[in-house]
Amino acid sequence: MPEELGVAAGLVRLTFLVQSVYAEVCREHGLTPPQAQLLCVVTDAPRRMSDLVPTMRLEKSSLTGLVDRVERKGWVRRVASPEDGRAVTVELTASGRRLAETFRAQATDRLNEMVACMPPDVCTTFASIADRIVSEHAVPAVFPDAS
Amino acid sequence: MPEELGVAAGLVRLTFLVQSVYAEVCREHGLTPPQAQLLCVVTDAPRRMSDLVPTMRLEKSSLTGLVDRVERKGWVRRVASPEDGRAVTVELTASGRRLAETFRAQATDRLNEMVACMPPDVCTTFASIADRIVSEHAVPAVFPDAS
DNA sequence: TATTGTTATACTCTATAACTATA
DNA sequence: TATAGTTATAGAGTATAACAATA
Repeated sequence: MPEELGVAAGLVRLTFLVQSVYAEVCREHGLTPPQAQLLCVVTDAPRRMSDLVPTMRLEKSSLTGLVDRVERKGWVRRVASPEDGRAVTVELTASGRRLAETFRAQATDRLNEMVACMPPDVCTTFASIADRIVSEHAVPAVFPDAS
Repeated sequence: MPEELGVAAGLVRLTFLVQSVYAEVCREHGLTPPQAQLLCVVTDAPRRMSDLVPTMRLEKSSLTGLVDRVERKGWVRRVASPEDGRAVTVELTASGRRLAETFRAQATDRLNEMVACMPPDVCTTFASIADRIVSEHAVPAVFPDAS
């Protein structure tokens, strides 16, 4: 009988909470979570489909559909690779970049509010441990830092 | 230029990692994440549909479909409430209980391994902070502790 | 009338398998 | 042959709106 949640239960519940906040911000911007993630991943630089597959951990056909829907919304565009005739690169459009930026800013605000119930030093400790876990497991940059 | 991830980015990436591990364990048991969550929520006691709606943060029609699929697999059963002729209670079957227990145990192991790269005292600190955030936000028990 | 739950419908997300085009 | 990407198909998950039954 744990006086306090174990690590596993704490992680699952924390994940549930973060997902809820993330999904809510997505909805406010007319995005679904996978769509938002795609925009975030492509924010820094255009990426090949074959590169996005391992990053987003999707099958290539799933990615095709996701990019289709996001492209139809006008937020990304497919560009043929000049080096490899088979390859396709996905890049943000201007409106996609604006959306990605406001989404990122608002999601960051909400998540910061979420942990604001704790003193700043506890937040810092928490962030550094989370960072350590993430680094240890080569988690892709599915959410960009403010630049 | 952050020397280290901000809290928000760390949380999103940590969530991505936990989801990956959780989803993988689900697959190994023939479950989807929402199905596993339903089993976990119903583990402690039978629950009404109307009670599961806020707990799982789904619309009632979404819950109807989820319970349909899990019931078809033979893991839960619907029971009419004796007190209220409109109400339906969802409870685990025997095989559902076995599945929920092995799922919970394995997911716990995997998540513990995930953080085992850190010294035990750091894990403990991390767990207690996660617990604090979760408590502050009334996150439902979507994952049970070992009993 | 209000609440509980289901049905109808539409769309997103995902995977597997088969296919096309290029390397 | 191998790789990059799409298409076809099927099923899960979700929401909105309309509905039936009970309170």
